[in-house]
This record gives sequence, structure tokens and C-alpha cells, in this order.
Amino acid sequence: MKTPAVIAALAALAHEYRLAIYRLLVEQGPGGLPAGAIGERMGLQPSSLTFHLQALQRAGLISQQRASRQIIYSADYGTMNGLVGYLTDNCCAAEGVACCPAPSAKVARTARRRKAA
Amino acid sequence: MKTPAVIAALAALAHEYRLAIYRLLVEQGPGGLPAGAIGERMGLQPSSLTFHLQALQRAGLISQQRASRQIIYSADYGTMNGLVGYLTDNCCAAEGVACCPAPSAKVARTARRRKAA
DNA sequence: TTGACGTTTCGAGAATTCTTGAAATATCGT
DNA sequence: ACGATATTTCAAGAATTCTCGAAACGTCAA
Repeated sequence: MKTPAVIAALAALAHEYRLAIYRLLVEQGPGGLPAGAIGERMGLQPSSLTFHLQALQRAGLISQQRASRQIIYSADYGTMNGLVGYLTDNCCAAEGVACCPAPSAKVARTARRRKAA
Repeated sequence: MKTPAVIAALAALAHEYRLAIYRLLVEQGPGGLPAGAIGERMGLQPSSLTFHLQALQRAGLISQQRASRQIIYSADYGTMNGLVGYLTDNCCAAEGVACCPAPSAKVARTARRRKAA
């Protein structure tokens, strides 16, 4: 994951409503949730909800799919995976100094880096 | 790590300069870097640099220490650790469905949760 | 084809964040 | 004490993000 994409994902998640929406969608699993249900649980105006959903979507964190009259949103785990990988890779000094709790961090980092291409 | 603190950390990192500053400080290790050196490498006006350094500091991502005339900034790994832990805990559904690359994610999550108190 | 429903688009205003230059603060060497 | 150096504070303006209501769009059922 490249730095601009990381910044986009961080910015998308750096908002009370959007982080809550994302968490809700992760909780719902692959089935997702229609926009209306999300707005209802969050107490958001429809237009405001769309604004935040679009922000998450532009960052690649969620995706949509129409089901007749409703639009179902669901979490896109790949981007979160990439984000966590980037932060893990950049939260420790180059020497592999311990910082993140994961065991054998260096091996995990290398594996992820190969995958990230 | 609680949600408001997570949002603060995400917002602090969700900016080109601040993410670059944080990465630079991580790279420097515990020795850190004086404000002037950071500003020079980033090509930032002094007042703008202070603005961003304060944002990172308010989020608990970096800390400062005066050394005679200079002020040395260095990365605070604890907050990043907490942030990655939160994202890892919230990027997978409650059932522990695979999403993050870390091995034995469930065990690591539990350990981190205990530590996070 | 009309009407209802779920959602998005649009435009305008409010709130927040970011940048900049000038002035203030703290520390040092003389 | 004075001048130089390193950094922060302050105030103002520019840019961006967020919220809201009204209108538009796509889909379905009658």
C-alpha cells in the first residue's frame, strides 16, 4: 500500500461517524447493511450519511452493491489489512526494534511486503 | 485504547507532512531529532512545523524534550501500538474471521486487550 | 404509468484545519 | 547584560470538510 492510499484510509477513518460505520459493517460481515439501516442506527440525515459512505468508499474501505431498491454496503478487508501492514512496517525502526506486539515481527513484515505488491 | 484516542491518532497521521514526520522520527529511533532538522528535511516553515508537531503530540504519537537551545522530538511507540491493536481488533468480525495477516491473531488480540487497560 | 420508497446529488452555509509572517520566549556564548 | 540561535505563539486569511434541506434518480408494485 502506497503512502497516498494510506493517508486516504487514515483520513476516512479519522471521524467519529465513519469509524463507527466501518466498525458496524465489519460486525455485519460479508452480508453488509443497506444505507437506510446504517443511517437509522447512527442517527444521521440521509445526505450526510451518503457523504460519509462515499468518503469510506473512495478510500477503498467499503464497497456497495445494489439490491433492488436498497444499496448494500459492506466492509472491504483488504484495505484495512494494507493499512495495518503499513503502520506495522512503519512503527518500528529500520533495525527491527520491538514496538508492535506481534511475535516474530520481522518475518511477518517481510511476508506482508511481498504480498503488498 | 478508547475510540476518541484512536480517532485523534488517526487524524494526526492522516496528513502528508505529519505521516512523513512520524516516519522520520521512527526511523531516527529513541534519539529523536530537533525541530529544526525536521523542518529542514520537510521544507516546512517553522510555525507550520510547530503546528503539525503539536498535532502529533496531542495525539500522543510523539514527545518532546529540551536539549539546551533545541527541542528534540521522538516517536512514542505506545500509541501506535495501541492504534494498530485497535484496528486489528476491529478489522475482523467478532467471530475471529481471518482478515489480518498476523499469525494466531486471536491470542495476540487477547493479550493486547489485557495490556491496553 | 403512477405513486411510493430508498438513496444520491446539489448548493449553500457553518465549522474546522492549514499556512504564513511577525512578535514573543527560552537558552547560550561573550 | 547583550546579541545570536532555536523554537513557539498569535492573528488573519485560505482551503477543506461537514451538515442540512430540497430536488433528482432508480426501482418496485399496483
